[in-house]
Amino acid sequence: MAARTRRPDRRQEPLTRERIVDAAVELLDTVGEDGLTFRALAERLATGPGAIYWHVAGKSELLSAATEAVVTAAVADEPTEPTGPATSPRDGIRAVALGLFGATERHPWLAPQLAAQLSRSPWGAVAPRIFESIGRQVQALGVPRDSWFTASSALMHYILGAAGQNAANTTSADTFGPGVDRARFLDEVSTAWESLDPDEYPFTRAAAGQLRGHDDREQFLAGIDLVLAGISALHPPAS
Amino acid sequence: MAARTRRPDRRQEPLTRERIVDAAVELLDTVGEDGLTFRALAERLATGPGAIYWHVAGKSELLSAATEAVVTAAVADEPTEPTGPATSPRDGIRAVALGLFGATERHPWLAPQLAAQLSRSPWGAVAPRIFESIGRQVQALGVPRDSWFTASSALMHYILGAAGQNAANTTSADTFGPGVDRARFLDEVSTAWESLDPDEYPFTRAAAGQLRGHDDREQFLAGIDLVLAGISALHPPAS
DNA sequence: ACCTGAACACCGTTCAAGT
DNA sequence: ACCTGAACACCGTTCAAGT
Repeated sequence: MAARTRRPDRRQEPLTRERIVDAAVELLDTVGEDGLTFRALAERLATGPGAIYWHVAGKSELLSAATEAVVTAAVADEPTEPTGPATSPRDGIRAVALGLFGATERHPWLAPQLAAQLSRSPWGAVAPRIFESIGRQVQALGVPRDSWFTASSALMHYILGAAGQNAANTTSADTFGPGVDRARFLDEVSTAWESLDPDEYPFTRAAAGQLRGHDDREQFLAGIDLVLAGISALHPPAS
Repeated sequence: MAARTRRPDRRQEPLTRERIVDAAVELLDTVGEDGLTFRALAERLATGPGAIYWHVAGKSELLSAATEAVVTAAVADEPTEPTGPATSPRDGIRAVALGLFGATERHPWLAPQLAAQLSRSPWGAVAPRIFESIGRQVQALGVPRDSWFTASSALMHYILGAAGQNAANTTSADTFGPGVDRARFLDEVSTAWESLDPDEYPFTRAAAGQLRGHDDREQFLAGIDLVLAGISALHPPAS
């Protein structure tokens, strides 16, 4: 066949932990978690499966590293020093939240991996990264010091939970076929909810209509505002 | 060896999807996700690996079924019709929340599985189960109809996020050795946070002290109260 | 020090054969 | 209709051998 179809030989520069992790993220994005294989990864890096083990301990470490890399990039996207005059702490929190939300959208494998890692080691390397970027905004908001932990945790947990459910939205829509868009998809879910058992699901049936035409991002931000309102109600800035 | 050590032959009653799922949950609880194997499962059920495929389509369906079974049990534990006079909607929400929180504590594999399933099909079978039990309490709280979806979603997402991080707390503590209890473990994490890079983690370092001696369940409920306060602030009952 | 690639143990899944 | 268990394809990981 044409030599053109062949992947260019990327093996100029030497194998590196960073290059391995980058390739792993690419593979996760394109072929999913099941597609991330040491053999596939090795092929992509123009090397053998065994070579990878010189740089990473094993698959679970590789997944951890990929997760941390993506999270770090997501929270680092937010400007630490806001330059524009319009950047209030509230907007800062929204920016951090949307940064993570967007990352889970771009990387459908992220949310489950994050959950797996947080439950394996709840205070490992990735939690402080998220906690820190949220916490700075909480601090800027004027929340009293005693409530920093509670307020930041609540925000972080809401964000992780919401991002988790909205993660693979595009993928889910795709299962309905390429031509079917998000609105159509939500419409179908809404209809499905409306035909649930009236005895078992009275509330869900009644709320199903609000799913129709709702915007994920808007809904996500509405939840952020809810938590923020709770924070100012229960932990108002000390004057 | 002694015949006593052998597992009693459980193969009186026929193989059933329910028995398979129950055995899967047991296996997940005792040996973890990696330990759940069709061969191990078959042995426990005194049958061959192939037999299981007559009742479940494959491993991912098995995991989904196990997750749904545990979630259903967790939210069903809450009395739908409160009998005691002290049971306010707020207490009802706390009860539902603690039910899920407890389930993730008893089943360390639950939170990652839940995340995986929700991100694969965000509005699948398991989401309405949780949504319904939370939503009923939201409704009882007097939240106006237009805000049902927003309020219930926010609560659900907070609960899922928080439960996810607190899931394997006991397990994590165990990695420090059987004699080391939770307080000691949190103390170590707190110390670790305090020695993070001052430039990268100023907030986390400052908040680390609040981790010491904090109670997971208390912290979890404090977050619930935060969201509830936000709900009453932004979506007060229509009088 | 870093890479190669064959080999090992194990797993999900299938399927012809049984009852 | 339901179960059996050998067989297949594939995967994570190891390791003697190379450079």
